[in-house]
Amino acid sequence: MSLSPPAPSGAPVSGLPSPFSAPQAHPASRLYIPPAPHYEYTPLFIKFHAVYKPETHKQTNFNLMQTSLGQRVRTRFAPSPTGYLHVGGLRTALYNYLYARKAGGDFIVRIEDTDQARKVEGADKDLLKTLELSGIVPDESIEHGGNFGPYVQSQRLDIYKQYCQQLLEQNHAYYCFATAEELEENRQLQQKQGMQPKYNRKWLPQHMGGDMPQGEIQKKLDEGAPYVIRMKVPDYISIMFEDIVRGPVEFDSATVDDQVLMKSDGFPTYHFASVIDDHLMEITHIIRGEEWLSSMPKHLLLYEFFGWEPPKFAHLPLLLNPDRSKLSKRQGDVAVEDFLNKGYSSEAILNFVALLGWNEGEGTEQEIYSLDQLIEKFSLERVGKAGAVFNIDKLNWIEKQYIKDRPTEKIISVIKPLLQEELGKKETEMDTERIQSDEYLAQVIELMRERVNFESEFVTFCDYFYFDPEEYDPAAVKKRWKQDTNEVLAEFITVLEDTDDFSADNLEAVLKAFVEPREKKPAFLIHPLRILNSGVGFGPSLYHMLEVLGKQTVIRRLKKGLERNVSK
RNA sequence: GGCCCCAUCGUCUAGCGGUCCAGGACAUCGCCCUUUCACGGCGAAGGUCGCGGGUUCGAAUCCCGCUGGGGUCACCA
Repeated sequence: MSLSPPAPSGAPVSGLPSPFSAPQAHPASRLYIPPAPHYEYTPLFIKFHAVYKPETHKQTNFNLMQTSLGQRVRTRFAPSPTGYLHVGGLRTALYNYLYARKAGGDFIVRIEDTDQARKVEGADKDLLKTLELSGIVPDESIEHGGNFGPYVQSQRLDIYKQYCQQLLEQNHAYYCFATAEELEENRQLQQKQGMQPKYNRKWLPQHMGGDMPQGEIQKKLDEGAPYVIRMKVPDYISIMFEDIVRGPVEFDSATVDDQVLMKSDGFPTYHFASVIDDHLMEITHIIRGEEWLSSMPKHLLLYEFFGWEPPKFAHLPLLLNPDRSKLSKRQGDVAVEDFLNKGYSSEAILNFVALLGWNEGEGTEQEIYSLDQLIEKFSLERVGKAGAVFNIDKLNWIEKQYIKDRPTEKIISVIKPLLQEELGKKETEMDTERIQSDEYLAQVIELMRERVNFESEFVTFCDYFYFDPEEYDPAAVKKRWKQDTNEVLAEFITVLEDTDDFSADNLEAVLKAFVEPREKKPAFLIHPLRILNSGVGFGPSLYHMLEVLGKQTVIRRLKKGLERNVSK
């Protein structure tokens, strides 16, 4: 199988030193021949713009937030409707949102549905819904309207066609009739040779420096053969730009493939559509994941072709799995919906995700931020460069912090429906009206606030406030039951029956007064009382728990427990 | 493999040439509070600042190289 090395290249066909037009040594395929060592390298050909100079970097945010035209700041989140909202996507959306809000600008959500095959019906609306549930509300979107619509790319096809035509006319783009098989074959051949897979420019027309005669192209066009349109990436120029989080980044155009702009189904590719839309929608700052960094040269080139001023770019570090690979579904939940369904609150999720890659810096010890505080304090210069592992423990802790401070009424409104659902599942011997009252729930909440991980646990984890226990934790029973426990307990029940004041203070006094002459410690009764009333060996202050449950319930549960003879 | 990005306790991070033999948070462990659990308080353990060279009177901080990790190389986004 050997492919001869490239023949010593003769003089360039045209004035352009294009290696692509070098004579081919082997007929098997028209491979991309690596450039001769003496190619002409033109650094800084593209005049891209330094957004800020190192000196101004340290200055106020305000400078950074001004675009060079002093326009209104507009950011965008551009998901493709292929499924759920990813936590990484949520963070990207959040940073865009925070940045726009802080600058008093607009935050736009645009649906990038140029891949008809991967499109999932309804995913666009779901994405938006989850975003809003998380607390991020766009100013413009398919649902919110705006003056820059439509906000779905599939409804902007005419626009892309028009701009593509322009590129064709300006010789920045060309038709390509290569088949998928052909491309694949070429790719594999190149890979086998250890080369970067790249389109071989077979269909690059002669007048653009290639060697396909215009007649051939016209013939195919007349036949109605399927085609794509590719951009012609200039040879050997240096493309550089200043990334807000990463600083200067430079690419050599020789490593950039002739990107497909329009697919054979008439849809644009992401690269083409997003550049046009970002420009038309007057997006001033593109804040997106680092996975887009390597397509910067393509995008920048397009701005250059059109003569548009590019927006500022900020490429965010990736969110990582515990093994430090890009956060993926395989290693746990990644859908925002899943977290919401598990009971995490939107505030906690947002708070957590905001801190993954951003911090206020310099001596701050704050970990809990409201959305408003984030808006006030956020800045892109304080976004880190390194990827961050998604650490669920920290999220759990943040969630708890929020539960501690959440107003009782707010919690009640959430748990009431949950409670009703539980009550529908099984019978309770308690007064259903009472246990559903706000007053009762408020008491439960105060007792359990610091012991619960999620709001939903005010019902599930605290079920003994609504149902008599059916089982008693054997380990707890074993630990707390002594020889004469049942006996003493039986006696104490009769005391309780004569007690009308079931306030925590009084119960404590009663129990102490009962226990003292019998030469027992309070704990002798406290633990069994807890177990018979809750089924478990842990929980809130016993006296307060009994107070909330009420005399009737407590006595019923104690008698039941004695009958069941739990220690046996 | 080519190109690009990144690199401070297990994890998230502070640190932008001296005040750092590196500070905080989560997780872990211990003590205190306490009838239990949780909360809270106090404390411990945990980093040769990936490695090697420079620059400098002085480097986690600047430069170069290496190593490691990640991303990307589609008519997917």
